Amino acid sequence: MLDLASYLPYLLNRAGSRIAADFSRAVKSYGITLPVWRVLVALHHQNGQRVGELAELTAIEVSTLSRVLDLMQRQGLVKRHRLATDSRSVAVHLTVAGRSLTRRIMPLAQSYETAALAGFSAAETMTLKAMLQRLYLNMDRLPAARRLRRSA
Amino acid sequence: MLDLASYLPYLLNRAGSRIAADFSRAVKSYGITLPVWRVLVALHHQNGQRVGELAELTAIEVSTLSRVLDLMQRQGLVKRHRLATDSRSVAVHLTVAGRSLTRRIMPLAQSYETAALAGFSAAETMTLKAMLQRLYLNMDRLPAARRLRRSA
DNA sequence: TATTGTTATACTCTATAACTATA
DNA sequence: TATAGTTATAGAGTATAACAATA
Repeated sequence: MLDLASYLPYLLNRAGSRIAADFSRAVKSYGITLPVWRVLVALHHQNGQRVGELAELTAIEVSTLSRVLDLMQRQGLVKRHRLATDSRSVAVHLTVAGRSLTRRIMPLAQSYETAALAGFSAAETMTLKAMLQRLYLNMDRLPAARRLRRSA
Repeated sequence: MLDLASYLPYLLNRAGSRIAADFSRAVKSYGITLPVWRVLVALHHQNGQRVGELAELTAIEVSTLSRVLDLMQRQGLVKRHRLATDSRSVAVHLTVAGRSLTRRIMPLAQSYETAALAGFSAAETMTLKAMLQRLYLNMDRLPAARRLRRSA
């Protein structure tokens, strides 16, 4: 019938929004919001990404992201440059301050991951992460799946 | 250092928000939003829950939920009654129309779960769901964990 | 014509706090 | 005094579409 206690989207949303809400409160003391943190981590992972790539990686809407980047630029965390090879595209780079802030917050982020995974063996942790990856990739097979501008 | 590709909150958010965004678009054709759907499922699971319990179960803020319920009431999906035993509390019940709509949407919801879990064995599916449950419960151990009104 | 990003709009969600009414 | 829910407000986020610049 659809049992809530074993309904995947419910379990996923509940765990995800719980971690997000708690961590969001935590990063506030660093003067940033959760979306800003997501952009910082994404850029730390790979600097100089284009806005569209960043939107994909952070799961933030492009139009929202554009204004998040405005804010981050005002805060001196990132810089934007149009690409020489295709000047429609804009590459986003961490500033020194942005990289430094990201590194300062990382231990906190790690501690949240560790707390969330309390009682998980290394093997279980790997299994869980691999499964979340598979879930995400499966979503592309959905008939209703429609990336924002690509096939709309 | 914190590798994005294996950072749990990232993987969780990415999978969760992807399913949520896709399903949100899908339920729109039934005239409802994702939060409304979450309330419907939660009430179908257990009818007559109090507003606070619903907020917990749906991961929707109490103040947001209050207005979502206003909308649902106008749409004729739910009814609210103060409890006889404690008239501070409000119990929320599905109407016949609410229950009927929920049942009509359920096959679609199931199909999303099935698509997300494509390639997962029954055992893997059970493992994943159990792990998401453990994750959620672990969050209560966080030092920063603070349920909204309880210990703030 | 299609694509990338920005901007505009209206709506929704969140966070906080004030408020009402109960307990 | 504390609790349950509603209401108010400001600040973010989302969805859509229009727009400018470029390809």
